Amino acid sequence: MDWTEDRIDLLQRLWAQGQSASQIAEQLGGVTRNAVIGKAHRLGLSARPSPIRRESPKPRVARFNGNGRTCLWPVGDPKQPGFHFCGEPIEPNRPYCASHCTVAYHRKADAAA
DNA sequence: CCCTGATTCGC
DNA sequence: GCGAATCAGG
Repeated sequence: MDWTEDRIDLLQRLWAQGQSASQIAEQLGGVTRNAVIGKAHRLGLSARPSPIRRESPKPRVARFNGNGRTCLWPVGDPKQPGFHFCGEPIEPNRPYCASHCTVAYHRKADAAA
């Protein structure tokens, strides 16, 4: 298949419409999604979704516990999107902030042993 | 395992 | 310049 102005126009049009490369390739016909992506990339398009990198620069772990300086009191439901950790400064040697330490370690004083 | 796009590589 | 191949992420 030769990339005529017509085809390039269609490619850009569909791409701009937000359709996936596979869809565009399918509608163009005779081209694979790779061809579409490759052409789109050469045209200067792409870069909509998938901000991938050729490496794994994701050493984003250990932020609240190995660190040992922020309160890791779970707030909300871990299954819920809004779930987070308290994050406030903790008491020395404790995993939680002062207030959450109180909650964490509070036993019922009257709860007989 | 499916999908997505990005980048790389050879023609 | 082209597209397959490979890589990387959801």
